[in-house]
Amino acid sequence: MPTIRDVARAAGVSPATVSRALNGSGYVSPETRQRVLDAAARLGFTPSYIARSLVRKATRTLGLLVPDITNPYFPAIARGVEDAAARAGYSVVLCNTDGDPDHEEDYIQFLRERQVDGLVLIASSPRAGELVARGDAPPVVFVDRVPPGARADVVVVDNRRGMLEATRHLLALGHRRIGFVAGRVGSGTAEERLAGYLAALGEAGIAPDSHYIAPGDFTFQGGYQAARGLLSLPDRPTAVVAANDLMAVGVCRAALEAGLRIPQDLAVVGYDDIPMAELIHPPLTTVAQPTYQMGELAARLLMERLEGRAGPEPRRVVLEARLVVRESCGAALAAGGRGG
Amino acid sequence: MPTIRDVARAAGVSPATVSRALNGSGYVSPETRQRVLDAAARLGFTPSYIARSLVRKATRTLGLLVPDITNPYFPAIARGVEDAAARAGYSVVLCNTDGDPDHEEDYIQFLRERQVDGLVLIASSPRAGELVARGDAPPVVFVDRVPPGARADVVVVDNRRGMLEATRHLLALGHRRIGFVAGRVGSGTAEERLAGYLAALGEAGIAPDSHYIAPGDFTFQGGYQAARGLLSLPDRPTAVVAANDLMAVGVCRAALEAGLRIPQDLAVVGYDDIPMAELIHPPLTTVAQPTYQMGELAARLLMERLEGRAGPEPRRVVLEARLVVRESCGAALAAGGRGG
DNA sequence: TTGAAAGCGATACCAC
DNA sequence: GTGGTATCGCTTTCAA
Repeated sequence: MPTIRDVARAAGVSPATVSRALNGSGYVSPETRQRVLDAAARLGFTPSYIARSLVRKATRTLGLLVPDITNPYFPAIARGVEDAAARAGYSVVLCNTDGDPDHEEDYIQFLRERQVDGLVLIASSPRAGELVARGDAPPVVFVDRVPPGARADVVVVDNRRGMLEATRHLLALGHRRIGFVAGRVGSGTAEERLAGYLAALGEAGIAPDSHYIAPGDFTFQGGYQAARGLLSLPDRPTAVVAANDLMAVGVCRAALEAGLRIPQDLAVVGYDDIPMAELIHPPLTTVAQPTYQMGELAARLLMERLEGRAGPEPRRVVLEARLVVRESCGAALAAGGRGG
Repeated sequence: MPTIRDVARAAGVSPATVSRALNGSGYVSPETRQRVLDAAARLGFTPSYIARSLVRKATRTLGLLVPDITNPYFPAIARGVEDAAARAGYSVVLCNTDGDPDHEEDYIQFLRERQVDGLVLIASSPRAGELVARGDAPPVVFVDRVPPGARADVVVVDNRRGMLEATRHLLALGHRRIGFVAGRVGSGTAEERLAGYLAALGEAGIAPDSHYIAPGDFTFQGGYQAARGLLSLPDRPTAVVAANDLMAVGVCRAALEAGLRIPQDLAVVGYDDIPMAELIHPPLTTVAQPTYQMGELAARLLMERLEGRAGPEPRRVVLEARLVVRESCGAALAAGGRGG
């Protein structure tokens, strides 16, 4: 590996001049610059980022903490982060926390040692909020989930609003008995989505019926089990909305096994718009999260802050979810609809 | 940020001693060590990885190049890499190449500058082989795909064998007219899978019929289109195997639209066992790639090599794919089966 | 416009 | 056992 001194020697100048020529900083005559460039090319010189980072005190590296890259919801966020970072010459270190607060903390410490400039954090632990409060922590932007009391930039989406739209859609189609498969208790996201469902019902003057609200856990199995309960109710719902797509797919399975056709006998709507949503049969009506955009935006906010292009106050950007109507809800219910 | 000198001062020793105490290298009296540890804790000292990397000439960082983390096939590989790396105290930098040889090269250069110790490469370009041949390139292990002539460690799976098993399964069920939806031409993986299909047919004494082999491109749409062709053949196949799951799902869709039931009217098998394979209806019989294991193994091979624990000759590990029988092929065909 | 030299923060060799 | 110090490769004043 040739160093800057080798180039300097080969070009007959000093290391300082090589540095300037290569970085375009400071004055250097066109002829000298050319000689340096030639020498560098000839030697196959690659500047050492390590050495540079040491003096500049910046690594141009971002840490990305996701619960599990294997969960279909996260790759698009990661991709958004990586694309934005790459465009700006940053690299991103991927970490899977498994939603475990201890892993999360260990990784944050690990990344701190490695001098990453900042963190994009899809937080699982409430503790994550404290971590960023510590003076020596790198700047953080929270994506998707915000731990309570975190004074940092955040990028979230309006879950309540998204679920409101989804439920309204069902209401507009004439459904009155609408089941809800909830997310994991204690999850802010789950609560917001439930709130959206409840709000839509309220608008329509429908009193929520606790029998129609089944506990879930964001998994396929959870959705399947919940739906079996819902579908065996005496007054079974004519539609069900699940707090995420994986559970909605479980609902579809349960319906199928119960001999129900979708959407004719049961309308289903999911949430997230994971890739498989449009590939299953029938294609699932769902609420799309702007996941790629979330990641991209988060990285941009973070880099802005790192480069001093952001004010001191934390920024909060709330993205809108978008209802994607496909075929799992069919057309409007016939007046006087089915089932009693 | 306190430095090692601050700790030294606080503990009343020299920086050298602090380094030894903290790293457990060299002799340090128990009392001194304790004083150093206390001082370090008190100051909240975190050693600078940057500075350490500069002198040690190793960053304990791996580069991971995948075509697109958003493609459901890759997250498990990435997770395997990350887990193995994390266990050994390495971090991993994620890069999406989009299967573009130029991006790939740019990233390799980018990572070289950043002094990553080694690369896990899911290569898209044949050129990738040359890159590792260059003397100044970091050690590489190729995963899943191996560019021609690459002298480096590789972790692959036996695609031919996997597809052989899959096709045999159909044959054992009594199918004789078996359609094949191929992968993108020029893809080694696609060719190996086709070879497996052909080999199975050969074993059964069935002459391959080119009408039954439809070109595909590894996408849902591609599978859908290919199946439409296959299903409108005068002597339509009673089973079709697709070179990957996404296409198999497309095949299912086309079958459904043609009024065919799966598996009663058409047996379908896919390849890859992506997460959605078991969630669709009917659950897809497919060939599982040991993706997580591939990533994990790749990272381990790489780290072994980086740490001088590997011999000079390139290693090639070939993992076995595993047929996962679910419900999309049903039971054996009745003797004298359908269609003619 | 260019060069000398002082770091950046840790490690490791060599004395003592 | 412990301390001084050169060194890793680059950037960046400060002088010339």
